Amino acid sequence: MVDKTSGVPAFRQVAADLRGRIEAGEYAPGTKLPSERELVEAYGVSRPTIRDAVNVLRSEGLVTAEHGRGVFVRPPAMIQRLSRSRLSRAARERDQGAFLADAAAKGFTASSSVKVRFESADDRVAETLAVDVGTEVTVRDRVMRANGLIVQLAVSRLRREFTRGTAVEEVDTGPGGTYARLEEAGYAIGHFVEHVGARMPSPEEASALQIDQGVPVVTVTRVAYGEDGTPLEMNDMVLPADRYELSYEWPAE
Amino acid sequence: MVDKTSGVPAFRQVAADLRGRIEAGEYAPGTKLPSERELVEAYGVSRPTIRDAVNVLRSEGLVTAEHGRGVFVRPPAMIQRLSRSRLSRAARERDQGAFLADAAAKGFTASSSVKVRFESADDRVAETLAVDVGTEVTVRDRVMRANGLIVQLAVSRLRREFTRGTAVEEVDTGPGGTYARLEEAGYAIGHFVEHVGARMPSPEEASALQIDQGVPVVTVTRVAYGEDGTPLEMNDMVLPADRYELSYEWPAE
DNA sequence: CAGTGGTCTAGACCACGGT
DNA sequence: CCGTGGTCTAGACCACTGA
Repeated sequence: MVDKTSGVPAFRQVAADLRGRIEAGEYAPGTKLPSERELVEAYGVSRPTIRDAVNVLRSEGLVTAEHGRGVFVRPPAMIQRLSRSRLSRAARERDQGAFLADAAAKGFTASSSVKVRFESADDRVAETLAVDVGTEVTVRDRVMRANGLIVQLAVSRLRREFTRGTAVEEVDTGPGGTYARLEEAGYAIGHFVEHVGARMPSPEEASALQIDQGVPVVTVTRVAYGEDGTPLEMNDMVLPADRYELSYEWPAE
Repeated sequence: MVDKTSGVPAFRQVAADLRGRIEAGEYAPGTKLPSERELVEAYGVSRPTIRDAVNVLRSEGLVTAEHGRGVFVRPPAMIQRLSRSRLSRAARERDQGAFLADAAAKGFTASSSVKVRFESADDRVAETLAVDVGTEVTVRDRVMRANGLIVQLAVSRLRREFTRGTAVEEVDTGPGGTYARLEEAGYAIGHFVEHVGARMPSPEEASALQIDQGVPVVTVTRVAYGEDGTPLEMNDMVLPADRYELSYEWPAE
């Protein structure tokens, strides 16, 4: 029952009470909450109010609603750990393997499909690749799947002049991938920089990645620089935040 | 006006239309959307339906509602770039300076307050610090402000046996901070690892960090290891995702 | 004070899932 | 088929903002 004299909105009181019961383990991960009509009885408020309360918990990522079934406490997702600062040449030999081999080891059927296109650099691309706006860039649009489920989106961009006549403009870049082809073309990688942020997904991303309400995406922009400091490639990645954790490591000195 | 025959829910049609106008620049960042009552007229649906539509945009982080004033297109926040892999001894001399000096350079009045307490390690802490569950740990709870606004929460934990009798157990750790005191006590830092993720804030975090609906938090757990690989300190940081970007850099080889 | 968003009700009908 | 969540209405009153 809610306290109408407290000044706290009814739907927040209900949300707080349910949240408390979830955190206390009364509703364990994976279990179903009482139906909305039952909650109407229990708390003595109308259904829209109950729905407001449940929506609070949904946007906090605590529960998910399944049409026709009920509202369930969201179990913690299987987290994929991505170790960075491991893109050494040796590791790169195994190529995209990072993703594919990793998944294979876990018994997943992983796949990845690529579309190649060309476009002209907008402000952001021009700035990161240190070119003029409008410069032609090669774009590799990549969708990664595990068990048929899309788990990661990646868009890689390079100045067209670095890729012309190489397999980087093909769907299959060959052994060693993009970085190996760049190196063959005389552009060896000097260092990497990754910019990491997070935000709520766009509707397109949410449906592509099958993200439900209350789960943000982690955005990673990796820039590969040549040995002379020229930016060679930028890679924009979008990951569902509930399925990934990124790890970075560096020496203290 | 909404199309009731399309099968797409009315509130989603309204949300999509408003989103399109925002992205097209018809409603520029910072400007006010038409009032809910005006939207009721414009789209020919009831107010709760309009509110559902606006709520979609709110949880996407596109707009913010201000009671008594209106709904506004959220302007991009001033982004603070945090460069990692820069915790070298030289840089550490400047101490917490990273945060304080940075803010000062931007004309902020920055401050940071610390509470010290002791607790026993739970599962997660025990695992990261490689100790038994229940081991006594020193906890430094830190709140960082810029212009009076809380911008970052950080909780640092160390095995009590490493800090006993040192200034690490004081509010003011002295010049060079925690790491300098650890080093004096014979525990030099060998390397750092950071684990980065994102999620929606808890209600407490949301109000402390003054985050509004639709903005996730970035979580960073930094672990400092000794030269022999012993974990010395773990630092859990929580940052509003719309105000921070993390950058990591490493050589290709 | 008028205009804004915030909360809430008491219904109604629809779409989906599982029996 | 029944129970579930999903959508929607037509109001009502409150709390906040700014002129």
